[in-house]
Amino acid sequence: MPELPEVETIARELRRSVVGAAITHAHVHWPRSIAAPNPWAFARDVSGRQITAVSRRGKWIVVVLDEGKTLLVHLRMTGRLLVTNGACPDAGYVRVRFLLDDGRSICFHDVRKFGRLHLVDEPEAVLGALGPEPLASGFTLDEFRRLLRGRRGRIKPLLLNQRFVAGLGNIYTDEALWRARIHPLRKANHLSRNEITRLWAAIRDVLARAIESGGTTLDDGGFVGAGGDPGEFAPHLAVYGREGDRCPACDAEIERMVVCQRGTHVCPGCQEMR
DNA sequence: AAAGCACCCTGTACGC
DNA sequence: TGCGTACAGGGTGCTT
Repeated sequence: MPELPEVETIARELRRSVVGAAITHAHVHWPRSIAAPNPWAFARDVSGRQITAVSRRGKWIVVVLDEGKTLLVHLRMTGRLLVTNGACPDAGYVRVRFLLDDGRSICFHDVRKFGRLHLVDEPEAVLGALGPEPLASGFTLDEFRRLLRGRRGRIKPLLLNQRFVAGLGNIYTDEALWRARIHPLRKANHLSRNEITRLWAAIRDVLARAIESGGTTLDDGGFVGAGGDPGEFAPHLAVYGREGDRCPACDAEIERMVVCQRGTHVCPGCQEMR
């Protein structure tokens, strides 16, 4: 489940290792992984393009190519982008493979086939609907307060909404709410000024620290970076996947509930519903 | 505006 | 051992 920190980790690794290389060929092994244009045109149009930059927007990896083309990759649940020299590991799960002019490959590896690749001229057509980047300097406390105003829904689904804020997924939403001591079912517009301040700081802090740790790799081994290495943030998770464990802050037993069809982890001691 | 659900997928965990 | 079933989850699209 790559979220903002995992996608950022991959983008940084790609930036360091493949900017300047050219894509000589693309093999599409699972056509439905290609969202646009059609798989045949995708393979044709991406071939011969040089990689000029790699960045991230929300959970999207943005690969800027020459001649005005941009490759957008969303990893969804199980997607990986692996830079390899020679054969791709677990080749049976490689849905798209890009051959580079230096002999290496970028393998799009995706067990559950939910990930999608777009080759576009106008990335904003895809990325434009995303909410603000939570780590950008423009995402101030005032801005967060303004965004919450008038939102009458519950806070967890709102944080998961990519149009509200870009990049939060199930793991970091649960962690941020725990750090801010806010129950996931609280109404967004009923949060106090102090709670909003805590939540804003918690979101930015947990994301920044997870990036420093190279992301979260759970016991299932889902996430790995472009070099195949797992992230180191899992030991720092306080509630996510820790049902039955003790809260690091108050020693209460972590509970699991379901909110908007998502497994949700809360400390009953720290996160009261009120 | 918000909430609920089906869908897309497959590995894993479970009950029998 | 082996089968069937439930479950996990990000995002989209539809309905209520």
